[in-house]
Amino acid sequence: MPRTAEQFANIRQERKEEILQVALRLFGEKGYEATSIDMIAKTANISKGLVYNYFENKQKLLETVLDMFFEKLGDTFKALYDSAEPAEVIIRQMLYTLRDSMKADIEFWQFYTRLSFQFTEYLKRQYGAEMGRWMHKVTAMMEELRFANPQIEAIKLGSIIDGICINYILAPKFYPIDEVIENVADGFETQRADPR
Amino acid sequence: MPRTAEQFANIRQERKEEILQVALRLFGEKGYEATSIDMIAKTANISKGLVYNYFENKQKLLETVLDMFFEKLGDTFKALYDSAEPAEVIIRQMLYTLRDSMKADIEFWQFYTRLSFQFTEYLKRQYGAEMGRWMHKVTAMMEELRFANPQIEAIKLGSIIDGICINYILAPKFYPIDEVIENVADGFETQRADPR
Amino acid sequence: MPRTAEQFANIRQERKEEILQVALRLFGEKGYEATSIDMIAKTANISKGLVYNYFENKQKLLETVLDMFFEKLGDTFKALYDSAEPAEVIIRQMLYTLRDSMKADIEFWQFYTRLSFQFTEYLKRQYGAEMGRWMHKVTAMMEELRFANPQIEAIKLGSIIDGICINYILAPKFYPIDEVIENVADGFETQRADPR
Amino acid sequence: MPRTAEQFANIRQERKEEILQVALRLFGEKGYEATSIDMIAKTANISKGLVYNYFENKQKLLETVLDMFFEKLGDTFKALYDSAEPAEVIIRQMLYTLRDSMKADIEFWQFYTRLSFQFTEYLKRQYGAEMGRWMHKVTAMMEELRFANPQIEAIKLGSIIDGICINYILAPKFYPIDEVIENVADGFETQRADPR
DNA sequence: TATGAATGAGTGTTCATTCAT
DNA sequence: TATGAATGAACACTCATTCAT
Repeated sequence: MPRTAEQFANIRQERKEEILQVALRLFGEKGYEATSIDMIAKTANISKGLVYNYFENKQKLLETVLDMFFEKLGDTFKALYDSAEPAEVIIRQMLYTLRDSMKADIEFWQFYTRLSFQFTEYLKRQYGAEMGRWMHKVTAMMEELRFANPQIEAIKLGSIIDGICINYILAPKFYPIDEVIENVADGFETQRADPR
Repeated sequence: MPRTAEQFANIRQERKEEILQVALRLFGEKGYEATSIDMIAKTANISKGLVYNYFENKQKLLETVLDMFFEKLGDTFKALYDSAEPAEVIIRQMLYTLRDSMKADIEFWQFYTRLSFQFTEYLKRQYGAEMGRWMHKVTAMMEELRFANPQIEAIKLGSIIDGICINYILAPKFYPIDEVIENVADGFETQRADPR
Repeated sequence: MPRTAEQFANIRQERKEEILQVALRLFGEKGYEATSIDMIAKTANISKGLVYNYFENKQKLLETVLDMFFEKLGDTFKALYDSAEPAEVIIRQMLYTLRDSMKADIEFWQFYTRLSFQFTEYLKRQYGAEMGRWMHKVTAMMEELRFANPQIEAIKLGSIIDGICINYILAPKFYPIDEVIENVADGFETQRADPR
Repeated sequence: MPRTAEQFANIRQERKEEILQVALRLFGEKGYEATSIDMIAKTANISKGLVYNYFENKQKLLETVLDMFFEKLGDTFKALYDSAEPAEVIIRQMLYTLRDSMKADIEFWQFYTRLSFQFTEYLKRQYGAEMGRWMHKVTAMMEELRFANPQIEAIKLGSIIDGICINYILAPKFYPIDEVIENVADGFETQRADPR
């Protein structure tokens, strides 16, 4: 008697996640081209061929990991979008959430930081809209904070976040992420307290 | 009439620089593994074998390009190190110099931004000291500006710069680098004018 | 209520024939190596594993399809072997039968024409005798028609038939099979009417 | 000092021909997909990689062999095109030339007969015009011989030739090619001597 | 100094076949 | 009887590197 459809689905689900985990880590550590399918398979203790039972090809595997990242990211930040709090509070929460996410899922962020550079096209196509929404939201908050040039301010915040990401990812043990995040967040409190 | 030893040395030097130029561009455009030695050779109008006459192997060639980058970077910033100007002026000059360098040598920066992730080890080993000196200088300036936590402030500035770099490199036509740089520089003027 | 042994046997037989049908078509369309077992299984709406329940391996499956072809071919031509008609009539009937078979079962013939080259060894071993019998019968008819060299004449007829087959299979819509067959058959009438 | 351009060209020419010879034989013996590049390389006593120094990919290698075949074929039959002899003489010469070519270059013909089936598209695209010219010429000759239906007669001759090819290629030692060719050629003499 | 033919290990990918269920 | 997850050997193809000239 063969396994039931459900049993098969479970096996598929588990194996798929195992492979994705390994791929996430190796892509993040070594980069896309320097990570071979064989390496992924060996690390996951399965045969090279099996990877292709679950993923069409290497690129699709990469994209699936990227999707996984963005889904997780979306979940993490979702609450902030509808928040009724004042801008400086939301920004602070945003920064804290980011920091916590980076601390908890450093592999995820290492993967993203390394790979986002190389797969700009896919990301723009797939998540450009989402990124646009984020930028829009932040710009609105900068307006609320009465910055002279809210859009530039939003872009600057985005750049700071990227910079922090990179540096934290490169040396998580040495980068004083808590203090830096606190410092950045404080900057916006000041802004509200003492607007120019 | 045989060439003199000096002539030979000149030829060597020129050839070497040609190869380095081409390698810089291709590594920056396509990444390290996607750039083949043959591609570099063909673009430089020389034979594959000759590349190995000048560089031990592909990795060494890459490292030499990295060295070239850092040497140029060092030259660019050297004057600022001995400047007697007040901190906020030096910082502004630093940011302007960086911006001008990025605009003028976008290939250089694209190369560095793409590759720095992959060759962290080499960079730390080779240029860790120099980066440390930079950080030290910036921290001193932050002290001069009476920031409560000058070191964190220095680290934050470094992160902002990295973030701006990445984003500018990714979309040089769309990133408002002038405004962002100006905005960042202005932040330090304010600090001096209105210390807390 | 468990099925009876007979019911099982029926199921087996039906499944087997389904697989053979699909294999015939796909082998004929794409060739032997370009047709995967998985493809056959999917087209037959069964699992990959089940194919191996019915056929030892891919090669054996192919051979079984070849057997199917020759069995059908034998059935088609059987009547002609015992015919009491004059040679030119039998030859004409033979050619018509062939033409009708090709028109009706073009898949069969496409399969055979594509694959016969690759499995010459099996065919010689398995059906060499039968082919010999056919050649013997045709030679006898050529004798009856008083050809100077009946054996050569038989071989020539065989070659013509093969050539017609190939060309018809390659472009069934464009090859004027009716006229060519008629023309070939007429040749033997002439022979009888006007012997040299 | 490197080799001169001429020396390099010679090496390339020789190696290329060696590879083509081996490919011709193996493709003819085993078919296209059943012949691996590694097999070709090993048989030619070179490395797998070198094959790709000379041929873009497997398909291009195959096409080059096909081109080689048609070039040779064209050369062989060229003289017949402008012949002023009567049709039956030209047909006889054509058949003799074909027979001699098959005897002399059996590997070539084995290759062509096996592969022409699989690469119809390329052949039609590349040599369709040439084949059209041949058919046109033969039809004209059949007209000269006052056949009732010259076109059908031309198609029939083409089919006979194909059939002879196949059968000779399958068993060159046993197929009485001389007698069959003679017999076919004689058919057209009769036609002229005793037109209906 | 300079060339490019040559190698061989490695890459992504496919697929016949096995086997636990 | 029936399933499809799993394997492993093969495949086409690439490329850093070597080396005779």
